[in-house]
Amino acid sequence: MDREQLIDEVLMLLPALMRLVGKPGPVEMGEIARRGIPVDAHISPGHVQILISLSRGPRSVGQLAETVGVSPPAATQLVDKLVEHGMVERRHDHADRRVVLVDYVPGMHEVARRIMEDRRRPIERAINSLTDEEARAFVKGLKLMTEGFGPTASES
Amino acid sequence: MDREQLIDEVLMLLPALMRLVGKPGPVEMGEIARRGIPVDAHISPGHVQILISLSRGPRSVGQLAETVGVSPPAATQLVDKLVEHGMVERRHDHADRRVVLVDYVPGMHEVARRIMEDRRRPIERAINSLTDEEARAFVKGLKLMTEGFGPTASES
DNA sequence: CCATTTCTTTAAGTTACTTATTTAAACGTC
DNA sequence: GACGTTTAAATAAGTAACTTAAAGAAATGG
Repeated sequence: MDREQLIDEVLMLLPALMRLVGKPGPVEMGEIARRGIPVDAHISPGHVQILISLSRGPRSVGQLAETVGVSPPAATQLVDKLVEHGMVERRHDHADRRVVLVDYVPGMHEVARRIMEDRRRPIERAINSLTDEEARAFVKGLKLMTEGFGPTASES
Repeated sequence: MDREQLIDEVLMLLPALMRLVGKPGPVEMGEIARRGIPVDAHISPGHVQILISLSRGPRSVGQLAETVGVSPPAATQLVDKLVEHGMVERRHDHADRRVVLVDYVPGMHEVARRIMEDRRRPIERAINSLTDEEARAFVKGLKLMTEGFGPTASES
């Protein structure tokens, strides 16, 4: 059965994808250096998620945690690193001082955009190698699979 | 452009998939316990890769490292854990005593098969929700993307 | 015999999370 | 207003899954 083979292929492919997806490429490292961010800065997929969320406006740490799908301390850590790299800053919400709002440091939008572009490139290439139908099926399958690994997917 | 949206969707989806893909479901934990493997055993996607490779016969640690795509010490660790859980064992190759061959502990094939089945389930469900065309496109896209994140994919 | 290479493991370190706990702020009830 | 409870973020402590460097043993070739 062809499907059996496809399933086995995905099973072997997933860990490999996971290992590769977090590594920056040389183009990206060069770009980061040119923009004055420390050369050893590591922008992980989790960081990219944060940057994307913030491109829509300031967010509290709790909101970021929820959007990204991690615990609040994990969100704190992700933000810590971006603050360290001078890309984002924290400030308190006047309306409720418990809340920490995270926003881009002025002038860093463009840097973040470049970083996001670089991280998109392999995805872009993959999708641009597919027909419209194929691309939609690819993303559909990816969504279905992600949902399938999620907590609501278990059956008794 | 529809493709832009698809690309952005994948960019946000990947970290979420990565976080979810390593977590065992409750069915799997129950099965593991029933088979006499410690209840806290965590069988990661990397372990699954090892189990799949070994289902084709004994392998040296170096071969496993290569097949799975990790460093030799990482393969050592993966094997360590499976040995700990009583699923595989090490023995030296008579022809070259430097080489450590890894093989299933007698009677553990079936346990491993069950574990692999459980790990396959979300993938199976996703693929079975797609038409034949869609399923092929999904795996094609996944492969292309994985290659795109790999070391040979960078361009000057 | 000896220098070099190969194979695996150990050692040391990093990253990306998690849960538990702490601190400060806000809320609701009396 | 006082006080108990809840909320938000950060800190503390720990785990898993890697990496590179180095060590130890075995094999190879001159």
